[in-house]
Amino acid sequence: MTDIRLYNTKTRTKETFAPIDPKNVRMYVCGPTVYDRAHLGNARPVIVFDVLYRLLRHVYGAGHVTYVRNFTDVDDRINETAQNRKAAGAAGTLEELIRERSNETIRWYHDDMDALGALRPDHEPRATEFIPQMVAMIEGLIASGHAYEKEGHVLFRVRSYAEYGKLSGRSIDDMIAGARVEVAPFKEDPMDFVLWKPSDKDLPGWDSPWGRGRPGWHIECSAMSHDLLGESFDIHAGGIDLQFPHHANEIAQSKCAHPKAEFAKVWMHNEMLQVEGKKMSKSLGNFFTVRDLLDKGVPGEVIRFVFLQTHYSKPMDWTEEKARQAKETLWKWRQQTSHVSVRKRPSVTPDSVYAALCDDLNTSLAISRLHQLSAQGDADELLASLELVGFGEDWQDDLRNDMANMRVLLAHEARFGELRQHALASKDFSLVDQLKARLLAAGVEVRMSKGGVELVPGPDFDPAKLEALK
RNA sequence: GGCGGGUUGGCGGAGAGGUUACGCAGCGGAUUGCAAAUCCGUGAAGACCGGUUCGAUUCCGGUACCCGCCUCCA
Repeated sequence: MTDIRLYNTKTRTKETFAPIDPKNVRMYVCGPTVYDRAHLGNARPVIVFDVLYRLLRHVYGAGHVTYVRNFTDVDDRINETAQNRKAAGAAGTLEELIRERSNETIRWYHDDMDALGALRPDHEPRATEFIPQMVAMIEGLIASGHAYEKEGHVLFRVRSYAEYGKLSGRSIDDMIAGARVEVAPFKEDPMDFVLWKPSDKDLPGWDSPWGRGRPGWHIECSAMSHDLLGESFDIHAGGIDLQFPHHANEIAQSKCAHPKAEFAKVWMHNEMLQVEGKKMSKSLGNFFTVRDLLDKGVPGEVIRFVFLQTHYSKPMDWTEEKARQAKETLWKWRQQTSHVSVRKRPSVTPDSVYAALCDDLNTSLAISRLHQLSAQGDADELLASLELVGFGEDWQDDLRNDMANMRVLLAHEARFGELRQHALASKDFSLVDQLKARLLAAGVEVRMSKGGVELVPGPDFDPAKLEALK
């Protein structure tokens, strides 16, 4: 079997992947802060590392991969929504309303990411359910001199960890020279970051040796990954914007808390998303969520396809044109594989697509190889390969659901064929052309030949428009 | 100021030191009542300037432009 090679941000090289324990390959991906709908950029790590998860399951077996992706549900924006709802007269305590908001957002997240064809991780820990582990880790860091308490805050002492910032190639002094760090009187060093901070009386908080408070952002991931995956695990991934400070701080915390362990062996970072050539932002008016696209009628698999067309390490541009092309390509492949019965699906994925994925998740190359399989007319292999990258799993169901529509279409086909036979004799095609135009408008492909006519639903097939033809 | 990513044919987007990427669009043809779909064929590239080399779009150096991070934003 081909080796999997992955670009490791930590070593700045592409390395052959060798799991610590092939019976339990472990990966951790930084998940969302659940304060609102996921925007399109949030979908990129989900899709990219879903492909990695699928690849690892393919190679090591579905039961031998553990994928953890957290939910950060300690956040001021969540609190704010809850407070606003309470002020507007919503029933329940503030704590209940906060929990409700998180639950609601998590539900949305699941709905949206499911629609993109992303498998659910094996564990989706919520920060609020791991507070004791965080407290324990912080206590350990204080005991070993890597952290200190000041005015109800606990801060990590960055000068106590010589390799601080190495992941992103920064030195502490470089960063201070950048001079955009928060200066707080209780910090020994401007780069020291918060592990624990006090909480206002009217905001959620947890009892701790340092008083009632809440955890800093970075300690969450360190505590949860440790609890669910252990001191050392194989892959830690996330967006490149998290490389600093989030991942730098995670490394500092975890390495200092467990000095003998390696923590994450491989660090992977996906590049950012742009929209029509520009950064997605509310001020530019090009900000939208995954749900916005789904509601506009862009299928999740189309979004997935567009994302996978660009290698994860490169900036990716979302455009309408790409979505349009993706839709047509997927439709073509769906048609091409429609006759492949479930039982005949091959279990072994063809080398070409698999090999592309093994080369640092080269999904772009994988897609071009799917095109090749399509051109060769190898429907079995095409479908098997599609499933490896997360497409086509529900296509058979779709086609079954379409049976009712197919019957309607067949009726039209018979009538249309008859009409055309007469037209061929009379040379008057006006009625035929009229009907054809309407069929096309309903998204039906009209195929005519000497043998007769065939009506096939196209990518934009709309049965409702067909009804009007009666 | 520091750190990092990008620049490939009309558009999207890969690999490889020398040989066709691939897809979309275009063009020519087959097919068609006309189309669509399909099939066959085909032109077109690597920001700029140097260097290494028999040979670079691919390696090295520099320049330009775009983007991100250094502000709990994936």
